[in-house]
Amino acid sequence: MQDIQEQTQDNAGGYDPQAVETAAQQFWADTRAFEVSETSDKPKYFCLSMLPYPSGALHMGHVRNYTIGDVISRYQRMNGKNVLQPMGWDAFGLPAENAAIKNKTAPAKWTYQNIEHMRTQLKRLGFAYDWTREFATCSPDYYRWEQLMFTRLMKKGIAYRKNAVVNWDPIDQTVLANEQVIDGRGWRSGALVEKREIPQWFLQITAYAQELLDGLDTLDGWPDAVKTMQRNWIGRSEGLEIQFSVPAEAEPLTVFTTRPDTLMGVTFVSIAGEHPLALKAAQDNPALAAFLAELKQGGVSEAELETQEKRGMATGLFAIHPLSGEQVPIWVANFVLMGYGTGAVMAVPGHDQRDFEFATKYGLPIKQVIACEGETFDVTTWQDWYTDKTRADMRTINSGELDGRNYHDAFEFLAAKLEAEHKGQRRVNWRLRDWGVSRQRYWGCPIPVIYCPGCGALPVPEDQLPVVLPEDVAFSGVVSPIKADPAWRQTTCPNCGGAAERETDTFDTFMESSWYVARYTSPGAQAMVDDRANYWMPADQYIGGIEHAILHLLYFRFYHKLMRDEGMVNSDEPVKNLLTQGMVIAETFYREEANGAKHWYNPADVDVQRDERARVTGAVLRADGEPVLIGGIEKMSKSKNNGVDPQSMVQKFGADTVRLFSMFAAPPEQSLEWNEAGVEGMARFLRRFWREVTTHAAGPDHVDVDPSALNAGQKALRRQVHETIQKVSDDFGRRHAFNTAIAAQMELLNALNKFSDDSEQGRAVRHEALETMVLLLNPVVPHVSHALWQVLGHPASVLEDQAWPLVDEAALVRDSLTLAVQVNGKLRGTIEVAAQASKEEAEALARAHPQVAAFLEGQAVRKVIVVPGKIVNIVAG
RNA sequence: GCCGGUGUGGCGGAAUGGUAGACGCGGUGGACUCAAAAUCCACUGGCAGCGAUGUCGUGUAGGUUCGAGUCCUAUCACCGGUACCA
Repeated sequence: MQDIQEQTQDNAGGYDPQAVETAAQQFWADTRAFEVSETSDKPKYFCLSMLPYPSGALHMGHVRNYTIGDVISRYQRMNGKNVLQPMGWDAFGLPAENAAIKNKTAPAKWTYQNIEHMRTQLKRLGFAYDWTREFATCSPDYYRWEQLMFTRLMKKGIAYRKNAVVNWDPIDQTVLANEQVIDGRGWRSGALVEKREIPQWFLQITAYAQELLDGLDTLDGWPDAVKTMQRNWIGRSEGLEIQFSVPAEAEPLTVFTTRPDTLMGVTFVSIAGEHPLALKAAQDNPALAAFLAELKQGGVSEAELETQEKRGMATGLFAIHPLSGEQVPIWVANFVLMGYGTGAVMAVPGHDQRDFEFATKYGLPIKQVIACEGETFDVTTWQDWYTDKTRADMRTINSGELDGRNYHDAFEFLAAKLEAEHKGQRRVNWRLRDWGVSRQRYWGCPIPVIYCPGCGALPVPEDQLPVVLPEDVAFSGVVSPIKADPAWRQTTCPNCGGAAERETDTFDTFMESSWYVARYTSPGAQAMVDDRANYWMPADQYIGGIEHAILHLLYFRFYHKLMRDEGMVNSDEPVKNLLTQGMVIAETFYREEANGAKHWYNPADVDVQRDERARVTGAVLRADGEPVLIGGIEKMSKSKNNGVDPQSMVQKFGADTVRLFSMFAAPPEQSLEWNEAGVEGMARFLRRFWREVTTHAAGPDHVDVDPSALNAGQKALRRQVHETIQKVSDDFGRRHAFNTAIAAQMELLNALNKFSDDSEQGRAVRHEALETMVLLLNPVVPHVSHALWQVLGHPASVLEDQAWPLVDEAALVRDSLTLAVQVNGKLRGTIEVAAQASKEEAEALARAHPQVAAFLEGQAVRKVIVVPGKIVNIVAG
């Protein structure tokens, strides 16, 4: 065993990742290489990765996220920037409470232990963080500023209190997160979940809806997919609010519609189960009361509400149509939500698919009020054109004085008419709802509010902040310790001095992750941020998972605007460029147990078997040699036991190899499949690279490259070196295509391997190539680069302070080019042409190509397309 | 349900309207070795052919173009989000 290991190391040419990495990390720590200040004369670059939730141990998703950030940071520093790359902990959250119940540990203790462990793991991966700026969001020094901000928002009216619906578990007597509702039941109790209204705090994000929407147009460095999702989420729609009077009711029933052109097609009105009219009607209608009670069953998530069967019941009430004066029935419908618009919609079954299905199911009338030429309306079958307002030939019909208009004219006509008659008004409606920030949980930032029986809800005065969450608590059940502790609740009213109670809800953890970026810029500030924020903000690059495309990234943008309006920052957006990384996935393996349950085996414990054509035929468990079943490739998770532990990979291969694989195996936006054989390939590459450099360095001294003295082979290698610089610079800096950047460097190493020229200029070209490779590879594999830079004769230094290599344009020049020749778009051969050859010369050479000539035999050439440097396409026939 | 994304060899992927499969993995054959590991060399999309080469081929069905993996229309499958998981 010992012998084999020694031999292996000899063959590796002395590359010992553990020793190399320990030495490099020690050097960086000793020289405080990544601590930055605001006094640099270089341009600043702020590279931000989404901070981790301290769940217990680093997972591959973290490794991937933070390697991308580290590559960008080190690359930018080599390009002369003053780079800030910070790290912290998103430390509040539900999993700590679950772990507390399971392990009988206080959430705080569990969280701090996890942070300690995960920090060690991050350091072992060699990320270039300024650790002096680290913080955990559960620290009172952090959340006190969030509490202060909230009290100011209360005074501004941006923070306000109203009732909202939550999932209620009637057995555990607790509020459930949507995640805790499985098939309509509480995950612990198994009880049928109910909807319940409770008072909660909100931030008025809708006041910023227009700005959040318009701001997207300024975010050129954000992916279109994210901007589109945010646009749709904000959901601006222009329409009319229309009043339907209801006999015997003082208040009219108000509906919002984007299709006033179909107003004459209204045959009923649908309202939400929680609508005041529905509640009133149910008072003397037991059947309706029972139906409303039924609607209260189930959870509140949109996916659940939108996929349930559409059901309704007549209220017995009628509304007066504002144009025709006819009575239309009012129905309760389970797809109308009190939280959206006014909780009531006018139903146009002829021109709205959901209303059409509802009307068909309950036998309500369907009326055609728009028509398109050549189309026939049929009340028994839905057709997509019924709802199409964009067709040029679309006109209103059966609508009295509205007849003969297109969508736009009908909209304008009705808006003017209803406004004049005080029956309606123009209105912009948003899909976006205000941000509910109250959580009925313990492990979060206490909401700094005091309730006084006489004075009402008051913000905690600034000099009494922070409201500290007690950490040394017993947490064994589902009830929050601060809700269970009357002493903690008890306080005095800041207004009248009488007895009062504290709010015991805590903030949504998205609150902490909405401003952490700003806190990194101002460590130690005795305020949320100080002047340093405007030096660093907005961040130049943000990297994190696509799953945060809407919620986190929208709150993050919103909170930045709140801080701006408090005079804390002077930018409008927190981040200029966004990179959304894909998931890390892996193969799953299992065996069926006697009772039908699946037992999942970790990929690290399984060997895959293949046939002679390399196709997978099966897999066996290494421990017993018996077969296991292959369960498909899935996101790494505990439940499928397919998570690969980064720490064990680092111990086995070294951090550089793990970093290299996670950057090489897939482009950053796509999902990445972990594959240990692939990791071994990366280790192989680094060993070959190490050997190439050390072997070269052991040879005689090199002279400088003399471009005029190079032979063809030397020129070709040098051209490839400079083409690689060009490609890697573009791939790192602009495209973020790290996988192809690494592939180009593998190609260069393959070329170097074949380049056996030991002449003076041959060695000079090789030396240039190897120095270039050390610099180009440094952002991805900084430890091995740190060591090899010294092997190449340089003093120990922070490699990031070396300038990024420049392309020598003269080295890129080619004498001849290869063109593809097509006949009718199909490849028939290639030709070599002089670099400056004319189109005519290229065409002549192409026609002379024997294979091409054979295909042209007996055919008339109709057209020839020559794309310089690329192809010649001869169209014949 | 709605919004967004993805689909290419045995596998991960490359190709920014111009030679489909770079690079890596896996596989086959060979060198070195007492042997194994490591390393090195050659080959490796399917079909036909000794071969030159031909032909098919980027989820499916159409379309635009001299030319489509790439653009357009429709459709299927999978993934992410869906406001209390983070």
